Amino acid sequence: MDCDCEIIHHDVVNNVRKRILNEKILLLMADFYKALSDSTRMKIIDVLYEGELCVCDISSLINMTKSATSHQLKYLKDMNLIKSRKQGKEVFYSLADKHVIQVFEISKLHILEDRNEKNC
Amino acid sequence: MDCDCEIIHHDVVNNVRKRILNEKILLLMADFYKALSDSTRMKIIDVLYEGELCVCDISSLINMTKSATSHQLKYLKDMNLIKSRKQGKEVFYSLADKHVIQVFEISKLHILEDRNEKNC
DNA sequence: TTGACAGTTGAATAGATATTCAACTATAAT
DNA sequence: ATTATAGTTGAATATCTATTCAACTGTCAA
Repeated sequence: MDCDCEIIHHDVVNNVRKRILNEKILLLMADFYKALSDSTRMKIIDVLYEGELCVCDISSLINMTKSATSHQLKYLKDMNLIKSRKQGKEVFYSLADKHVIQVFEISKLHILEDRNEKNC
Repeated sequence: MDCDCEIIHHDVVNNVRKRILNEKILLLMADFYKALSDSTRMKIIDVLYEGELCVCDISSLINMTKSATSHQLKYLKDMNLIKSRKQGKEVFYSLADKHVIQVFEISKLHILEDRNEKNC
């Protein structure tokens, strides 16, 4: 697990080391992305983009079983990316905050520009 | 893999279905996040934040072996998140485009605001 | 041309994770 | 009360993936 080589450019490395982010923060950031790194969860974010939906509607839209959908909804909720509201037998899910939307938009741009550059 | 329940709110679902993103795009977006969803790769993005670095310097900064670092650098390069430049024996890596920086900043805000709300 | 160093690579392994399945709770309707 | 429906949950499994290891390439210097 330890580094197996020597630092080559000491001055550059020392400068970088000064402003490196806290390891715990970087871990939480990676976890934030992990929540978005699965296509099922990405589809869920997409269908919730303009408003709340119940579990059955989400399942139908993304074409997954209720169980699989519910597992991923729990994951997204635990990660604070979506929130829920219970009404009778149904549970409505919606996006939690503006960061989710912002990040979604940027990654969409990233993908689309990439495809344009490659003409595909 | 198929949905095991009925659509409950047909009008809402039909509206959502009209503007759902292409499945292929959503998959590519998820892959973009997957590239950022690992703490080692997140550390690499972090150390490259202000400029290019060679593999040994990166390895030292993130405290991983050259081999493990190189594998992850290849992953990030294949995903178009970083680019490389060879000079003599050394290979210098740097961030590929503004989207990486933008997304990095937003997720950092997301994590920091979250921590503030919970006082931790 | 030999040795040393920077970096890459493929296979193997150990650990993580998405989906399935079956059983479960909670609410509403008859 | 009973039944049906919406949703949740835990365990199991099959797949994926990060790191290690050893062998490799390419470049420079002596």
